[in-house]
Amino acid sequence: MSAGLDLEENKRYFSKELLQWYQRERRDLPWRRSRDPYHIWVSEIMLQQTRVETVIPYFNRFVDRFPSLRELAEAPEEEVLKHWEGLGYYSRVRNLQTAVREVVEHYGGRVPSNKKDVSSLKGVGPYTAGAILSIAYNQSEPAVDGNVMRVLSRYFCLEDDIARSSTRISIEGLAQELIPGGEAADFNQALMEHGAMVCTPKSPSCLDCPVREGCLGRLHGRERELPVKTKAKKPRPVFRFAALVEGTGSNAGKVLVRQRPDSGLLARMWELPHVEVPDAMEWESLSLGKEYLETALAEDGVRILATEHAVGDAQHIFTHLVWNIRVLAARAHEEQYVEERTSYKWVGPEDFESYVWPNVFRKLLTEYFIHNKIAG
DNA sequence: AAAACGGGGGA
DNA sequence: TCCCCAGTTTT
Repeated sequence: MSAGLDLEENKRYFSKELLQWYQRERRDLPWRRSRDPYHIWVSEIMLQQTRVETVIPYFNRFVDRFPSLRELAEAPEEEVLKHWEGLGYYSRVRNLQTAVREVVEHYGGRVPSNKKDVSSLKGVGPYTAGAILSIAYNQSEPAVDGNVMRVLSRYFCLEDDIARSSTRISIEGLAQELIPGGEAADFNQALMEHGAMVCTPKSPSCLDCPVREGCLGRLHGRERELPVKTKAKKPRPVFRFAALVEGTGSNAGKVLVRQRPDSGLLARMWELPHVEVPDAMEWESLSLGKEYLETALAEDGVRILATEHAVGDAQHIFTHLVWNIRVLAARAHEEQYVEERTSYKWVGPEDFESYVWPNVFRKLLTEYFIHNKIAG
């Protein structure tokens, strides 16, 4: 076999060229200016399923307010959540705070530097464990995310379905082999940087690729078909009526809101009271919506009078479902007080910002308080 | 193995 | 529109 086509030699070519490319082209990102394992950790959690450009301002605000692991551990959960508002996947930050408290408690406030301990932390899975160990401690551990699976699938022309966990495990083995001695931190970031900047999901920039000469996917003309990935199912639509209940008397200028349950979707965040209806058909009937809303709130001990006047529609898209929300104007019965123990509260423009809202309700209420109207 | 879990931006 | 993003946890 000619030396130029030897697989092991191709691996060494890939690692060497990619590392050199990274050392020339690396972006100047906030978390790359820090050597603090806690900062690396925060960035990795934020970057899960979230683009770099989105994360940058959140990261800066977060480490500005919680500069060290201990300050995050001691902060009120509400304030931590507030700094995550709008980023999504809110369990990430609850788990992060749980985990830093664990680090203070069991590891003297230092982020563990071995696989077993770091992996045991809440919210730290195989990717994040590898990222912390390699980037913060320069250990030869793979950090395989979507970028890495795409890059290596193309370069080595691997046809395994990257949606399968067995594929991630085998790619971790390959990724580990590729790490040049003593260069885990830069090499792992090089792999991800390459996936983000050059070997992008659609229309990869092969002409600018530092390793194009050894890319087996490209040599086979398969670079646009790889990686193989089974399609996700479409999100399921659900239909809901929400009540915009305006307060009277001492509650004038305020709106009735409620806090979501401690677990599950959007846990402990605030929302307009709303109720799900069986299907799209029911959603067309405003009188049915009025009945549903009044009944549902009455079961929570909150008496309101809804109208058949829709003040706007909103949509909230999750990975697995879509909320279609029709907002009906409503008012409280006379003497409707909200008891302390319930999850309901009156909120005005003054204290709006001290609550944490899913995006859809943040937009709805901002419209209401600032422009005094809601548009679909 | 599959579903739950946000939100936004690029093509 | 569709894809997918520096994924993890729960079922």
